[in-house]
Amino acid sequence: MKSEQKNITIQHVAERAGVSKMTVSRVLNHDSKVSDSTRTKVMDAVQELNYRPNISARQLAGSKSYFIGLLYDNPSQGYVSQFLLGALKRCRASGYHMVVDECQGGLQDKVRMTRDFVNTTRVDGVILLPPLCDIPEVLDTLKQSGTPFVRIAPDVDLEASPYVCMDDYQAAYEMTNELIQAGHRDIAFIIGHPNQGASRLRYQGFLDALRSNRINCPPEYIEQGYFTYKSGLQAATKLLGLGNRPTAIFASNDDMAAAVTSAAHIHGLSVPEDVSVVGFDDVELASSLWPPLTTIRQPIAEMAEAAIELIRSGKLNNERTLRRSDYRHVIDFELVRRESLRTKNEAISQRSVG
Amino acid sequence: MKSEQKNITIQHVAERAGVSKMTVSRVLNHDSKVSDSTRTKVMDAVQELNYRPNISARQLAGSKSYFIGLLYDNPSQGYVSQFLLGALKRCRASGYHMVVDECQGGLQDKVRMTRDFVNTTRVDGVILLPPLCDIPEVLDTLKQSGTPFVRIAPDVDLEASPYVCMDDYQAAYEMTNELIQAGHRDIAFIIGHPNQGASRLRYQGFLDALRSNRINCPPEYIEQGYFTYKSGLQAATKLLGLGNRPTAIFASNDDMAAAVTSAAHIHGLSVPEDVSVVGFDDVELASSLWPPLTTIRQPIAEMAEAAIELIRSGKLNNERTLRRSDYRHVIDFELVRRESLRTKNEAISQRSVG
DNA sequence: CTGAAAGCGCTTACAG
DNA sequence: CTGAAAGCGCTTACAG
Repeated sequence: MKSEQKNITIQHVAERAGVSKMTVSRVLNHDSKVSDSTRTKVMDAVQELNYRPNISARQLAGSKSYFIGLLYDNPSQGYVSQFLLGALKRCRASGYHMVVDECQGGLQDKVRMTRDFVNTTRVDGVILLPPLCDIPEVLDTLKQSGTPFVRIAPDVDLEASPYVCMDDYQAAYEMTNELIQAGHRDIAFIIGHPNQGASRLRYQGFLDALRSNRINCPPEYIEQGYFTYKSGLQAATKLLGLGNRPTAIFASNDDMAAAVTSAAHIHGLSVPEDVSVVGFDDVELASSLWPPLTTIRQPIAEMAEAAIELIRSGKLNNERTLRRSDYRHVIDFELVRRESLRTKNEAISQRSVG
Repeated sequence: MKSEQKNITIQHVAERAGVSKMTVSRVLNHDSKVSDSTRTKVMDAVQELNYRPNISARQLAGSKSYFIGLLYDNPSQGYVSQFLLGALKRCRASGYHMVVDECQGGLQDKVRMTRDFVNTTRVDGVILLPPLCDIPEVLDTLKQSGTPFVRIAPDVDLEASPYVCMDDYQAAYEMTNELIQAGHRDIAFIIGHPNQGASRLRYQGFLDALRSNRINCPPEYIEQGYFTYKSGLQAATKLLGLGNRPTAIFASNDDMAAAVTSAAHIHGLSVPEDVSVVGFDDVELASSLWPPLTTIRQPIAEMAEAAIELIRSGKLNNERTLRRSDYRHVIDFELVRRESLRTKNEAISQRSVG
């Protein structure tokens, strides 16, 4: 149907370069040993003809599809697009393309969609975003199909597949230290959604940093949130209404931190003059708010790049060649310093223990 | 390489059903006339074998790739993922898959990436998101390649291709009427980014609604914004500091409306008691803020579905069969009523003219 | 309404 | 280091 200009095939390139199709194929796949002179001839022909290999033919004939699948479930707003950014960057560099799909419905639907997805697209590998990556039945389906897969920030069953993550614990630990370095002793914390492992790790990092600095944290300084703006608003309202109001509030994500900022305004308090606020994630909101949030930049794009690289390298295709270091990729985070955190000079904290 | 279970091919299905491969192919493509009895036999065999056609083979042999491309440039946070949601839904229903890519860099890079994308993926059609869809050179490249494409909310050169959009003008008109119905006469407006057509249309809708209600709008009630939270904050600060403070503020998008809410708090004003605030888009933020925003729900997912349907239908492949009604698809918006807008009973407006 | 043949554009063995 | 042959799993004409 499609009115297309005459397709340039490997045959045309071969003729132009005066070699066989086979040789062209070898050059294109950075394969085997080809003499430099023929390699040059072939590459020139490719250039002149502006030749692009037909991906379908490659898929059908070979073992690789040059497609990588991205499957997700219900991630927070903007997470997918930020992830895609990094994934596409790496794909571009290596001739791959991303096929994206969302798994919806109940457990059975998700399993069926996963199976159909790998069967029809024949992707070389699949990347699973949280929380989909924590559904054992989905992982089993993928294993049965023989399709390699990488998980992003998984929470359970870490032995099930290679994965890429960041160190939530360490990040929260360092952020808490940052607050302490700035002179804060009365630091409140808003916990993330209880069904996510990251919430637990961030909370633990906070607690341990306080402990190693011998700072006490009264129970009323800990509030349970759910990663939503609304839950942050409720938590902040309680915290800011306390008689022993904290001088700093550490929210487990930026949405909640943004809510803390709003709540402070409602209470007639200035950020960071009256209360410092820090978040986690470095989403777009964090830097568009006023004051912009000191936060932890979650390296979503870098995690995507690492995942693509794992699949592309082919390491996942053979259990035996898969080394320990390929199994767990921890990507560095970054503590981003902005105006929402201010050094507290007067140590008027009522309960400073250290 | 990939350790896969023995692939079930069309041949297996044909044998099981006791027919030729050709007949199986016909059934699968809802093609031609096949007798009901053979159709049933084939479908049963497909079921029993859990057969999925190999998409690569289909692509190579046939004219369709069963892939649809999504190309974008630099859309606002969450726009892509929201668009994908709708697109994937429709794809699932018809055996298609989405191949996503981002065009980066300068004009030449974008053109080259567009060309390479269609050449290597052989997608059946491309969907272009704004603002990429307004680059003439990209459109030309696509035309030359013979790949059909649909644009989403284009701003220029509307004759260049079929497109899907919503009526920004009408939406702003209706929202303004909503404010007027609620008794507001002193209504301020924050304009969107000047480089986007939607900004112009929304502003015009606002002005015309006021005019047709014979309501005057002093120049100090109009502020230029840039669709960012920060620009909204600056605009709101000016508006709320006016001697003749408006009783309602209409921001051209939700991010700016959210900023207006924050600014109100900073000024010690309550929303909606002291000032009503309305936005545009209905992004996630709009309903997670407190108070949640009255806004216009932009039907991004529905626009995506319509675009997929256009490509899938094959209507775009033939200029002559393309009817006027296929060219411009306007999707309905929805005015979402929430707590940020309150009826103003006391008509204390100083300059009400009507 | 159904089928036998050819071919889509590559890559995988197998030779040399 | 290079090539001739076969085949990947489908669909497109062409017959009947």
